[in-house]
Amino acid sequence: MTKTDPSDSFFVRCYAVSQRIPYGKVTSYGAIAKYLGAARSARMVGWAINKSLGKNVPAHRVVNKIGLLTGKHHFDGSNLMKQLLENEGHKFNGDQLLNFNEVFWTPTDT
DNA sequence: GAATTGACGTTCT
DNA sequence: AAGAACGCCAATT
Repeated sequence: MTKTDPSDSFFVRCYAVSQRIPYGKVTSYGAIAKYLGAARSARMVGWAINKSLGKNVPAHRVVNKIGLLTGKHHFDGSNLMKQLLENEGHKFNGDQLLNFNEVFWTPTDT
């Protein structure tokens, strides 16, 4: 640590929200950011979740507002993120998540 | 220590 | 309606 312990930072809450995403559901960076109080910047959400990689956070359930797997290349290999989501019953068109509106979930939903 | 980048989204032009 | 610029906080170089 020695530098800005995330134990009280903004992106720690992103972990919590990501872990709250139910199976077969996905959420957007903006939704999380907005849930935190004021859309501080969806960029930070992605950044925080990026740190969540390697933790117990299902980062593959977090996509951009259009359901596009913009962060798939952050995962190991390349299609890992898509594979994980497909494993949950999601459909894809390349990197575009289909039925996005149906599987969309917000922190306030539960 | 300062400048740049980063898994986006909103707003202005 | 489409495109460009801005904003936000933290981390990396």
